[in-house]
Amino acid sequence: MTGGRPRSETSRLAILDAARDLLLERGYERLTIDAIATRAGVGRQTIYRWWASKSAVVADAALEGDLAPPLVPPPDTGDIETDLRGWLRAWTHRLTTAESTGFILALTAATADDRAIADILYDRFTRPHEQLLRDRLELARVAGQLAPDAPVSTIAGVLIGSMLYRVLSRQAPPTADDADLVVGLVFHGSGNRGRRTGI
Amino acid sequence: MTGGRPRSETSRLAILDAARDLLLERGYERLTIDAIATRAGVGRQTIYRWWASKSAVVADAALEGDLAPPLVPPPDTGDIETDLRGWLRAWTHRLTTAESTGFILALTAATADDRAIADILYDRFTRPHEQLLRDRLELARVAGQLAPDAPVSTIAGVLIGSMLYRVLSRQAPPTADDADLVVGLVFHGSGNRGRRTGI
Amino acid sequence: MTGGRPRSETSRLAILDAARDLLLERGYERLTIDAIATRAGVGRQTIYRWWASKSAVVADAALEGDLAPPLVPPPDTGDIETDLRGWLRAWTHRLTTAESTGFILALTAATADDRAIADILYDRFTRPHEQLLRDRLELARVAGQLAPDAPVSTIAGVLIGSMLYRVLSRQAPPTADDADLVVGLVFHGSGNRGRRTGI
Amino acid sequence: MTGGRPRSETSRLAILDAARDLLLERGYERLTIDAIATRAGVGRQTIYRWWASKSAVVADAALEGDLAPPLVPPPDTGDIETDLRGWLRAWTHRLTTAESTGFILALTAATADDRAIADILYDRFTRPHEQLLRDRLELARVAGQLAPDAPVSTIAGVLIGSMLYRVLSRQAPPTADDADLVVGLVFHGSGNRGRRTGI
DNA sequence: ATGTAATCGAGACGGTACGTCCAGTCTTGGC
DNA sequence: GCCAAGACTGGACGTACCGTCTCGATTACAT
Repeated sequence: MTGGRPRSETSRLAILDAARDLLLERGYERLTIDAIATRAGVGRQTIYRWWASKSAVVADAALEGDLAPPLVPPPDTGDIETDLRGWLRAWTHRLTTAESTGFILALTAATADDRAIADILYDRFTRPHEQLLRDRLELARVAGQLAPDAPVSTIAGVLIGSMLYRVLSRQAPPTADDADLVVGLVFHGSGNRGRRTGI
Repeated sequence: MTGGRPRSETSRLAILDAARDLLLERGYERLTIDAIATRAGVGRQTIYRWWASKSAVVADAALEGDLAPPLVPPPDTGDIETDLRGWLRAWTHRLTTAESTGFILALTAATADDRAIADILYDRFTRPHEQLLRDRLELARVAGQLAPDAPVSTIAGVLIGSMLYRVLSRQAPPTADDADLVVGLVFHGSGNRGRRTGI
Repeated sequence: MTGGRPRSETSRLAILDAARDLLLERGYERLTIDAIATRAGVGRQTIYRWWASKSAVVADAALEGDLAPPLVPPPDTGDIETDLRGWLRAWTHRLTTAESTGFILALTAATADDRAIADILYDRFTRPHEQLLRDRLELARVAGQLAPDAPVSTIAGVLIGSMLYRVLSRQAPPTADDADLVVGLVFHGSGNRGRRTGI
Repeated sequence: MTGGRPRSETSRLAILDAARDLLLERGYERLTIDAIATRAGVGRQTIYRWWASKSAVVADAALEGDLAPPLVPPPDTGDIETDLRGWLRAWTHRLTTAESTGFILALTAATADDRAIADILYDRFTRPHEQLLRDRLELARVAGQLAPDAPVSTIAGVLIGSMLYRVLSRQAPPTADDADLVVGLVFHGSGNRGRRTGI
């Protein structure tokens, strides 16, 4: 026999919605399963039936809700620096809304709490953006706009990591200028060799 | 009034020790005031008397226990790139021990939980290292080893943020090679224009 | 309309059997519909379709399972006291097996829980035995072995109630001697007047 | 060290009061620890700290609340039958109030649920009344008002058990007439010997 | 033979209560 | 006045069952 009432899609969505809303309202630490169930109009057991922990619900809510910044590939105008500058400015701008900041802080708490959640979130939330950057950078490298041995992965990680670090430290959030500076840095460096040559 | 029994330094230290040990054993999420009090052989009230919240105890424990990586200024051999390469390698190495990783994850959770704690931790734990970097970079800039308009603060943030990002994402932890690559990047960039022009 | 699948007798019996077994194993308080359904290999709804409550299932299980002591009429040898003495000894003996004791305790809990169940159980379980006693006593009264105004119903109630009280109090269970004493008491009383007068 | 806040007598009494009230309102089966705690204005843990189970709270509530019929010794006018008749009438009358009936049903459910509770309740609630009866009966026996070999304990048990049985069966509750009949029965019996002698 | 209708096992649903854990507060006696 | 101890109210935890509600799969009777 394979009988049994099928899982309610309505409840599933209500739970993820409630989790997302409460996450933004209260933060990860003060989010409770009780509150999610109540807000979703759902029995607590229905949450425990399908998710193993608070962090698992949060991860799912992050992936299915519209919390993640949309995956926008960097443009390809032929000028890699301009393309990335524009992309990182936009990406940074999206991170620094109050909503996104709260969301990132919450997800980072979930990540610290549970290794498996960390993997899911990285795989589905952070890595795709890094991959887009890598792809664009690889194109540029092949096109000769980057040094042939340019460390494409490292560059992508530096661009994203630097901005996220500014958000997570909860000090001055990163601005468009910061994005420009970092892009300039990874393309041109800060050494004085070039100028010396110029003399 | 000045009378009364003075605060017990023994208890204070026992609390911070217990907090630090439990933080590393269980992580921030599963750390309880009860457990700290019991392990420290202390009444719960003694904790509440002196700290406002779990995150406050954790912040203090982080600062007073030997959890923070020691503040080691970058050497000044005259060669800024070599100096920073060595410094960032060592700093990265210290971050990637099991103990430090657990500690950083726990502190990040505390940071996500409470803005005030975030400020304290940043001020007392992360910023001093950034400041050391900034100071060394400024010396190099003045000495003409960096471009006159090199964004010293941004460079320091990129170096530290890139490495911390790798730890917080709980994917591949940063290695000495990663440190080298990032240092290379911020000094030389990855663009091909300079070389072409140089020919 | 007469269509539709007929009620499954197999399931009905499996439910009553499971209820009876679990009742004896766990007692009324710790008996659950879930456990009955699982043990009977039956959907929970099949129980709710045919019984209104836990106590209703228990009552049915009591009546259809072989839990009730068999209805054995007192013999009629012409000597009412000997007949009742034997009957009450046997009845008491049956009550004091571990199985019967558990059963009576469980039914009493069901009785305390639900007035309707109390009525059913009294009507179908206790009263028939009382009725047998009343009938035998009435025969004896008419035959002149009892006082013409002997309170036949009261006597039956006293015989049964005294023994059940001993079971329900869960202290020393009633013995054959107790049965004898009670029978002696209701026939001869304990006053000294009669003997004195008789001299 | 012997420190620690002492147990709150206020809370203890509030719990027992609430348990008693709810017991009478809802019956044992539908009584919950949650409801007791809420009504008593007490944390649930405070109940679990001091009592092991619902039945234990109920037993305590029974003993400390004014639920138990007061212990009134039978008078000693020299006429044992009259004395007991009056006593049993009064005792029966007290049992048959709505409050007492609910209380007895609830206690019986608790008794069926837990052997230890059964012992406590019998020892502290039922036995004292039986003991009063036994004492009075023993006086009468020594005074020659009962047969020298009258089974004093059995008589006490019969008087009490017969009346309680009527309450527990939830059919016709016992009346003053019933009390009279039972007292008459245990003193004079129902046999026809006496009358035969009279012929 | 083919609906039509009520049953069946299974199992998810919204809930209630459980008994435990911990938070943060309060109240002792002892130092 | 601080301290260890430990009881207090409150509230979330994760589990067990409640009684209800679908499912797909029987299983009868009436066409």
